[in-house]
Amino acid sequence: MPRQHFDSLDIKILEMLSNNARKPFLEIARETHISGAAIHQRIQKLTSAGVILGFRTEIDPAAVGYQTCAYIGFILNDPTKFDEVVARLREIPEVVDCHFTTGTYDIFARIYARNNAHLLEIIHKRLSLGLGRTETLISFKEVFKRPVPIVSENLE
Amino acid sequence: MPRQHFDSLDIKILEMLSNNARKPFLEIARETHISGAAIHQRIQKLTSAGVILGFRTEIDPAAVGYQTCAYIGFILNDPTKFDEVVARLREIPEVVDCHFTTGTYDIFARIYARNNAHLLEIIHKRLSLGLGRTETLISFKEVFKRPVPIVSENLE
DNA sequence: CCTGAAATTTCGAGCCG
DNA sequence: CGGCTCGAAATTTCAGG
Repeated sequence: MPRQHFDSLDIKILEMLSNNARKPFLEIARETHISGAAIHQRIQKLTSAGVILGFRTEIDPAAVGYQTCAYIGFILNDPTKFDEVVARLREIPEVVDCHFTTGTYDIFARIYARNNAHLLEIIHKRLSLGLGRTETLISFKEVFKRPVPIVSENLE
Repeated sequence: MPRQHFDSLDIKILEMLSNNARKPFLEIARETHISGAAIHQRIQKLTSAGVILGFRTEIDPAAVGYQTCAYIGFILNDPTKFDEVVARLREIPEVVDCHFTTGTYDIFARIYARNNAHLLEIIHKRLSLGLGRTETLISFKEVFKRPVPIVSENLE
């Protein structure tokens, strides 16, 4: 959704919820001197407006059996085949995101696999589409990860 | 954290919570024929074990003023300077993640900026470290994004 | 893993600008 | 009408077993 009319209360709610989706609404209410029900209503509105896309639980991939994380860049032969590649990527549950990009690659995706052999298997058996070629960047380590900052100046 | 001893209840909880961090514990309880308090205890244990890393609210970046998303790959002159680059990246709040990679780049990061001019400003003013060179891939569109699948077979 | 109680979330009704 | 408060029912959280 494009930008909406936010007031400073919306900003505070988004800031507080960003890092902790289960932060008690009454805590937010006390910090903003407003009723818990009003906070609840604001959050519903932000959700139905598409500003809040969802509440996700971040799970350690290694703890659930994914030792390998990789980026895959696609260089397409035929630049009209984006949708075909995306359809194939959607069918592979280990692919967690997919972007259309400019620069070295046309499509750029991220994938989790059980191990390097599993990654290779996915690339060879499920990503050899005959539509172009791929390059793989394996991640040794995710050094940090954090949400986008909520900055009220961005909205003025 | 490395892999733990999960039972099928843990798996179910992680599956259900993954897409909806605010799913009522009592709903999970009813679907698993167990008390709400027991679900609560399991979730606490999964959190303190580092399996659950946190509960995040996913916010549409465009709605809070970020029109540009980009990947930045670093090719370092001196491969021992990883930590120095990471320290600089951490100071830039618009940088949302950072990986050590093998392949074309040594370090690979993702960044959100207000617009292309803002992205260029960050790259020129804050990422010209004299430690190597960078390549930028701009994302036109995030086609999809989803959590890693929780698959019990991965844990056997 | 359960019970039970206090705090919190959720939702409908009503109030006020 | 839109945004808030109040109050009741459902849920979360925590202590104790």
